[in-house]
Amino acid sequence: MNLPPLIQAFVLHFGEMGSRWGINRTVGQIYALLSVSPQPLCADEIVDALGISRSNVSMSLRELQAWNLVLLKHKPDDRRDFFTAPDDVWQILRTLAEERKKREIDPTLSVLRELLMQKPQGETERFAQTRMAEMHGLIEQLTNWYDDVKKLETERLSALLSLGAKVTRLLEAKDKIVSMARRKPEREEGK
Amino acid sequence: MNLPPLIQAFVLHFGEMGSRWGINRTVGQIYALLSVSPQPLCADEIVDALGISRSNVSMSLRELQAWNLVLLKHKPDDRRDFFTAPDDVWQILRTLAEERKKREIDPTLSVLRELLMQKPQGETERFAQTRMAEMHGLIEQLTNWYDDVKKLETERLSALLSLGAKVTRLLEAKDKIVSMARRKPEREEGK
DNA sequence: CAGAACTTTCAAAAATTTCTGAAATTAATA
DNA sequence: TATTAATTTCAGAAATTTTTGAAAGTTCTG
Repeated sequence: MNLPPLIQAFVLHFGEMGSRWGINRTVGQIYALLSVSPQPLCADEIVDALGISRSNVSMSLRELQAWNLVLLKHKPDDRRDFFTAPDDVWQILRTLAEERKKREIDPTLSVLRELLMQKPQGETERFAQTRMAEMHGLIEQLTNWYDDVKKLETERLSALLSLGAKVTRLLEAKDKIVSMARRKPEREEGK
Repeated sequence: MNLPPLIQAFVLHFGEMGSRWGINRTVGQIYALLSVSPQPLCADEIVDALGISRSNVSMSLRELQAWNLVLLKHKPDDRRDFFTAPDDVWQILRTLAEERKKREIDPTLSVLRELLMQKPQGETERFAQTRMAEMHGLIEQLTNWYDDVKKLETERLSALLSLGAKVTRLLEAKDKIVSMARRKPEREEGK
């Protein structure tokens, strides 16, 4: 591996973390390298920088593309593929959230739905189904929240995060206003 | 494996998902089994239910304990250990979030901090550091939000989730009120 | 269409992770 | 303290994942 020390440390760390993040070492290293490179890199430059085989680079880039974590670029009069990591960190966060949801949550949500459709045979299964229903409910609430929040523009999303738990103060204020309004209602609302 | 079909399907699914969730198949299966069992189970019952070795069960329970995902129980006049999964799904969510943060985020946050302390050698490192700084900033904003929100009682947290993106309406309303107030301020506030 | 430049595929080697059985350890009981 | 019951450890076996090199594929150029 042939990199400036600071970048090498960064790349090696991403390689080590790779397995915890559900990607492998090489994929982690390549992503790290691309994300701090000012220019797009071609496969052979990655081979040189990381000291790994050409085929490994090819497969790992393929995986990064499946994750939507790298972009393909082309230079005029050069038919090699060049790769970069998108440079908007918020966009990267969105992509990561979307891909991890797809891989780690959606399959379970659909299995749970399926199992909850079945009629339980005996008390053991009946109990199991109630636990599955609780899980399913929680996951659904979380994914609904996520689907909703991901639509926000970055600026609003960031504002929301900065507010943190303080939003509950707003909620309290809202509750107060609503209950004040209720005290002398003009008419009842249905449902 | 010797389980009612519904439970078996659930257990097998958690086993398959295990690797995507950063645990292994056995750990996933044991957790699934415990989470739908009405009574706590002892190690040998798990061996019988899942058809795996006693030592594997022992190690996997150890890992689940490291994740804080199982509880130890005891019966009078029986010195075997019995295990259950906590039954509050919100508590499970909190535990999962905490443990995954510890394993997947914190190490990177601290490496980034370290690398950002160093003086960059040359333009390449200088550029790399700005990208690292962006990453670090985003992760910090997210973890600050998380630290804040995790303190909420479950009821409030749930309410917040249900509100979803609609909180932004509250934010807009707040902005409006604040700007109205600013239009004829009694006095300026510092900072 | 032959050759050059580049990329991908894939079977097998290497590395890593998971799982097991035997032995060691712990702790309660007689 | 010997016996028994339960649990843990750990070296090696088995399974899985990652990496490689060689071959095949693709696409452009002359």
